[in-house]
Amino acid sequence: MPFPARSRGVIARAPAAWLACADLDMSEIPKAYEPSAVEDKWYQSWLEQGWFTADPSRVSPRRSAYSMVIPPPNVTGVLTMGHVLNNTVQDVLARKARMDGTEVLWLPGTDHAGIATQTVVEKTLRKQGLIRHRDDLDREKFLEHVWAWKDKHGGIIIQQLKKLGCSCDWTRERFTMDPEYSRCVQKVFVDLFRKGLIYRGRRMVNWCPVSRTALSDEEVIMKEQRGHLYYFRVQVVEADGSPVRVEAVPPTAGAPPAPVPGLAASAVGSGDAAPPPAWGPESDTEGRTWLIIATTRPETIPADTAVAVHPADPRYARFIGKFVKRALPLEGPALIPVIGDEQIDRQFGTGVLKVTPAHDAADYEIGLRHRLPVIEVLEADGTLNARAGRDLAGLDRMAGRKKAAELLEAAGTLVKAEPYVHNVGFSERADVPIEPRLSEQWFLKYPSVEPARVCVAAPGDSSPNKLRFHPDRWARVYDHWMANLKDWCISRQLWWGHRIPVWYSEGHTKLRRRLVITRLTGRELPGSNIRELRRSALDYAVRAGILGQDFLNLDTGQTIRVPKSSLQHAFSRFGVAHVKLVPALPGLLRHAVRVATEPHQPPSTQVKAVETYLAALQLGDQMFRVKFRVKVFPSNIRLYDHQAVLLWREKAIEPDGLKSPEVAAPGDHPSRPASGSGVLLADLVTDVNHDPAFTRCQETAPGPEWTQDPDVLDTWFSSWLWPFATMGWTGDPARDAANRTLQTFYPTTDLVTGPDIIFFWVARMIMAGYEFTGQMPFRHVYFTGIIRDRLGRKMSKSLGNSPDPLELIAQYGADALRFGTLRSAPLGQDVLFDEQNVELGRNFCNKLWNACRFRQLQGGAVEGEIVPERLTSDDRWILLRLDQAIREISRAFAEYKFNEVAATLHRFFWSEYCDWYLEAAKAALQAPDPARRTNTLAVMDFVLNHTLRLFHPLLPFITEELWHGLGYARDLPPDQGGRTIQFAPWPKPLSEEEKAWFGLDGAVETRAAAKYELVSLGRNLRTQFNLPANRRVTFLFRPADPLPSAELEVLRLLLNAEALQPVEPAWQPTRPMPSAANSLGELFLPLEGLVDAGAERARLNREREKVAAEIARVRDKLDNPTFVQRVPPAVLEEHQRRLAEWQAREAQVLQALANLPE
RNA sequence: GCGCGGUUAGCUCAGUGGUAGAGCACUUCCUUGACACGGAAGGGGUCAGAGGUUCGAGUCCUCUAUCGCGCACCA
Repeated sequence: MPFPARSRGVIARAPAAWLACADLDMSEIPKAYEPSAVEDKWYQSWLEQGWFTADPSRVSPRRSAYSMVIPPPNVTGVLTMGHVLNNTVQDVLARKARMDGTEVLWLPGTDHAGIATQTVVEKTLRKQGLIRHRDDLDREKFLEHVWAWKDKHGGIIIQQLKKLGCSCDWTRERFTMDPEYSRCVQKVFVDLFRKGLIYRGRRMVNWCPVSRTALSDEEVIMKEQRGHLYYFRVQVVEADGSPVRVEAVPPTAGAPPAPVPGLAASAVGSGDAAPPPAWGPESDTEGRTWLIIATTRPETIPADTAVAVHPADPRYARFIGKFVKRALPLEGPALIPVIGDEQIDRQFGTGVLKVTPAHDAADYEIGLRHRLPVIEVLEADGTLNARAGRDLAGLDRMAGRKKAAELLEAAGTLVKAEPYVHNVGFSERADVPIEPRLSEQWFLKYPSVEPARVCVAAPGDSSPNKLRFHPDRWARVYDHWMANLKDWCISRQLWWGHRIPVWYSEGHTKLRRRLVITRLTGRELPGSNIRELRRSALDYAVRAGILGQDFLNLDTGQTIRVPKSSLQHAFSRFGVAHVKLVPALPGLLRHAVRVATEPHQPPSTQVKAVETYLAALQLGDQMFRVKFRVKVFPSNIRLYDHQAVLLWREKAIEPDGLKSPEVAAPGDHPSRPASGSGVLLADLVTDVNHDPAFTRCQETAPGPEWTQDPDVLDTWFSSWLWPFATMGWTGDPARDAANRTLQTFYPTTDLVTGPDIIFFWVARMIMAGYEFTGQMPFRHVYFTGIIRDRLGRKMSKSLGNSPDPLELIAQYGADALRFGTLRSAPLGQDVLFDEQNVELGRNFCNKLWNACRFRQLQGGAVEGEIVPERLTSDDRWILLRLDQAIREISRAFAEYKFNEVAATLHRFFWSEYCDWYLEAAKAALQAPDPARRTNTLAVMDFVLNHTLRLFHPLLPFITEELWHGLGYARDLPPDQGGRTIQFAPWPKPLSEEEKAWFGLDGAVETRAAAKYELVSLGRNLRTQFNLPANRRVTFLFRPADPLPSAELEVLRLLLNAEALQPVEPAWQPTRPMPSAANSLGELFLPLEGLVDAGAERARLNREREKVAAEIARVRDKLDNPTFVQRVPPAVLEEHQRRLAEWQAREAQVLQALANLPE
């Protein structure tokens, strides 16, 4: 009967080539595995053979594609334990996929990491004394240094990944600043700009004073900081500066009597356990009134432009409309208003808030609501400027804070300073507090939000076509973030990165003058309907001297006339709301800057030229650029013409705080003819950033007179394209359709990354995937844990708690590091790294090495086929355990539970194969019968062959070495493991047919288990009676059923017994003799000399108690009628079986007790 | 404040309603022909607490305590 053919080249016989290997001099095989030479040798060989290189042409309906893109490490970074975990998982997936017979692309590369890299290079240059700040060099010079740095340090991490064994397709390695990649980034920017999703605006952003750049919200991490809460007082005054008298402050019900400042202790740092005072307005002996304000940032007092209280706060409401004397700067006391705002928390501090619109996001919004001026006292580098006053100017903000408190104390206005713990936003990279700062930045409204939001399977949702997170609970985090998206600040004030592909014409930079308009009131524009209002507006224009008047433009010295027809058009269709620009017109005409002079389109003899002007205009709370044109006639008369392009909807003009403007649809950009109908003056309000006459967003420079935006893009703005940009995506449908890599391997199968970049990277990649390729970029996202040290701290260079993975590899081997890391990294839990895990990995590799070495040492003439008739019970048992291990490991792989894979392999190989099978097999190997020996070696080869394959994804190096060393490669087809274990098919569980062929059934398992249990019991007897392990002993064995001699020999060997002497079933010990029994039979340990019968009785009684307790437990359940009725039959049977077993054991123990003499 | 995760052996952690597990550490014995990076035996548990569902709960539900993380934040 032939051995059933196993699909895909699983061998069941020892390779014929075995003999060739057996020629090896045994002494040459080292006792301990020495990884370093093995690892380098094989990695080099793998690279030379090109086995990591993906070939789209090998993909077919029968051979599917598997792909991953590496999370690109910082190009100048070095390998951390986080990388080790992350890339080991990916390599395991890639190698498993190769063994599964798929065409694998694992696409590697590096990230330019804007801020991180630039900071490092700056620091280095400073250390070398070449610069003090990057501005000491010009952009090009600085970038030369960065590229030099990149060439020197870039790629180190790639070499390190190779050390780890990563099977990336290095022929496809990418860098985010590669020319092709940069083109993708530019193209995407231009595309989003044209879609109206990218805009520029002056907003409150997170500013890093060290890196001197804006950051996105995601790059700010809140940290608890110990600081002080400073209480200081300000005097309440009328608008003319006269004090608000004490009489104006009646005692408030419920409030304690206001402390008199002269008596109040001014105690800096007094944070004792005194109960918090109930705060309220104070009055002093001279009848003046004071408010007390609590702040953590006294250095920003000079930037305060109001003091705010809750309008319904009985303590303070009466002061709304009054003023206070700002405490700082000392030399320039100013009056700032007391305002009422519902957002004030009456409970917090004193209930009085200082409002600093320039340096606090919340205050900025209050400032918008109350139209407060903005005073900036902090510079980009975090130092205080002249507006902070002479005492603070030039100080760093932290020093300024201390100084400001001292100034207040010296002035007698500091009430107290108490220790205070609060959350402060820190720059992730520079690890310094960020500064909220108003600045002009580029923002992106996220694209394809909806498809990206719904494509991710919610926890528990198993719909087949969705993108799945592992573990799925991260979907909730993702969903929450996606539902609360805020526009992404994508510009960085750096040099290292993708420069923003926007160019400005000269006019853009010329624009400096600012106009402030006043609004017309109903008195000036009376009217009860549009028609009346329009007439009033025209009348107003006449009265105000706008119509028909000449205005001198200060920029050109030319006069510009406003013809009546122009304004008539303006008022022809629209309501009064738009007339508000009318009074600004004279100013516009005077202060506008001419930015272009062009011929009239279409060419006209009547118009010599058309001049384009720009002016800055503050309207309400926002700054706009106003563009208008002036026609120059042959007579050199210049006539105002109000043609403009409408870009923003009306509501965009409303001060909307930090919300991004609604962008007009393309259809709303009418190219209206000059002097055409339907143009209104408000249309003139435009943003030059979106006017193609002055701003061009395109991939290449429009011309020499254009200057490019100096900023670069956030690094993540390139990373979010990684899955397809690395595959050569161009955005050109025809070219992309011809791109075989892209068509074959995109979307990718798995993404492996840490949950800490779920917002930075994963979410954005999903949106970019949908926006630019129309599909999700990956099917599965596996989130690793975060590696922490033994104390649970995140690993970091500054803490010095991050071991160097390369040192670990040198010391223990790459396989050991991989195994140890995986074994301690359960799905979705953080990993507390402990070097002992790596040691465990090394020990394990050594065990594997030696188990194979043992097989090698047996050598000799080996006949390949397993003969089922000759299989021992141990052989059958280990085949069943192997089958079980294959099932468990395959399932764990499918569930991304790599720690279970490692644990199962560990258990199977160490506890089952080595501890039991291998020891038992020694009996057969020492047997005189060569056929028995041969068959056992065939089983060992079968199991080892499968085992090495199961281990390969985790331990690539040692398995390849052993695969060849044991000769398993020789007999196989080249692409099925013949040249490398990498392509050996992944083991399949045994089929029913195969199990029948080998004679494997449940009885085999229970019988073997009983045998090993009896051995344990026997060994236990040895120990109990203090027989040293090297003492040769003889056991007597009374089998329950007769055992073949081969089995007895196995038992003897496992018991480490000199002899195992069978006795008749009726035999009884004639003297006290320790014994142990189970279903297989009873072991007796005949000791020379007397055994203490009392001691043996005591031992047996302990055993009996234990057994009795077990019996009671099971019986309790079985005696419960509802249990018997309701429990599933299988469980009931299990309990009954268990009861029978324990009862049998009890009987044996009782018998043994009875055999003891009194 | 909201959300998520954790709490199981001395430590680090698995655990899928049905006999509480692993590695390390610990105790004792052993260098026996693969391995001392090893082998054998052993000790060690109120599964954070309370309540509930169930024949049965470490596992499911509710609450509490506690630790960690994320989001949002008050000056």
